[in-house]
Amino acid sequence: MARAESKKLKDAPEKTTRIQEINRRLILDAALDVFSTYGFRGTTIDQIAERAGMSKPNLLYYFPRKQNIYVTLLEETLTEWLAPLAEIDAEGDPIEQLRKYITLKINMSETHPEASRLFANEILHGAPAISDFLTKYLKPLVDEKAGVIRRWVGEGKLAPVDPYHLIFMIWATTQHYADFDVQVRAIMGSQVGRPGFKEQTAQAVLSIILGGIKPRN
Amino acid sequence: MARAESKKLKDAPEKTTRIQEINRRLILDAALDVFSTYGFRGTTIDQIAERAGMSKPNLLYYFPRKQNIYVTLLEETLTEWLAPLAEIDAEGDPIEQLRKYITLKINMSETHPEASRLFANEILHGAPAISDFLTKYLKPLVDEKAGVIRRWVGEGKLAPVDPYHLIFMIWATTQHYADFDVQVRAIMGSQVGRPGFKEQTAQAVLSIILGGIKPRN
DNA sequence: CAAAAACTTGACTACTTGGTCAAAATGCAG
DNA sequence: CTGCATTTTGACCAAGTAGTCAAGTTTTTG
Repeated sequence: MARAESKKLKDAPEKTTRIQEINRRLILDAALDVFSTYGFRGTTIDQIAERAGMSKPNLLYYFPRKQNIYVTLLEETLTEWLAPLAEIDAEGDPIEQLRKYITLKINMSETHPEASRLFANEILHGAPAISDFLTKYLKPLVDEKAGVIRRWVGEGKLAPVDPYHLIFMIWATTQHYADFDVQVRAIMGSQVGRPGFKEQTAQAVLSIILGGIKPRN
Repeated sequence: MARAESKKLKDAPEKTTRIQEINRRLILDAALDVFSTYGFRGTTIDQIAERAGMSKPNLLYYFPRKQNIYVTLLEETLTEWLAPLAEIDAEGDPIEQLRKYITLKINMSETHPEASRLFANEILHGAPAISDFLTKYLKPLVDEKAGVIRRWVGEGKLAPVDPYHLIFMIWATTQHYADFDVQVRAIMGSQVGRPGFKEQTAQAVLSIILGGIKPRN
């Protein structure tokens, strides 16, 4: 019976071999690069295959459809991308919690700009592949954190501000540096690469947003 | 010789007929819709032709290449899109000037979301068609206005803030509502369509940003 | 109104690209 | 080492799409 397990069992965890693990990873990594640069339609399977260092039919052996790669990629990174939001602690100090959140987001924009661009592109085109995710997973999470922020405002710990718009503003500003990178570079030139640029950015974003929501007495 | 003018003269203003004017407009309007939704690669000439109500060869009679439509469209809207920035008046009241600018941008995001998405998509994919524009036209303009803001800060009329990051933040937040519309809708639901939503948005954005840059005494 | 110019289109071509397939190569358990 | 399962790939196909073209239709002009 031990052998039978290696055959497909209805709900079995689909045993994955060593080679499968390696190649799926290679493909997904390559696909992230390419999809985030050219979008879904703008990307060809050949491009991904070449970057992953394998033939197209080989790639299709692991992901039978182009869509599969794309969706797997989105799912894989979405939760991770949202993790910082989930970490906002209702019991913590409001300004401190938001400072932490914004800082984390700026770091992510800097370290994983491809992930940011992948989402941005997907949303920009109407989120055909993840609209379910948006309503079933993202919305409840945002609703919850909006509730937390609203409570903080009610307790006078923050200036009166619409929590949803505050969250959108944080997303917009932090992801801007990843999504609109070429524009930022075109305008700020060589500064962008320089060490300390990220810190300077974080400083500017934090001072404006936090300054804008600190309670006035 | 009067007739000779109708023939192509090197630098002549390329006489355009009534029909040309109408059809070019039809094509560009249709193309804006389609390109802003599906991106350059995701758009087919047939789609544009159908939406413009003409045959594909007919469309190609006016714009011999798909690229031509796209580039014309970008150029046509880019300057218009930037106009509000140019209007910032160094002699005016800083807070008032920025309030006006932000309000104009939010209005544009609401009235021309397709234009916003067209640019967003182009920038997201590395701005292959307009990188020249960015450095030759956008950068100087931003540099100038950044200078104005820096002066205001120096005069103590604004809290110390990096002018470039402030401008990016305004762009990011205002355009977010056009570019990430589906996400905003997924989260805020029916509120988005409601009358007054735009005003509420403007109010939230203005209060945070302006609150964040008002001078502290 | 007649000829010229401008406009329109059905049919077609060349090329790209997602996906198939059968056969070969490789890995692995006994 | 042997035989079975997994992995790999060259060759191929069908669909989709940018762009052409020659032949027609409409508009403009003298």
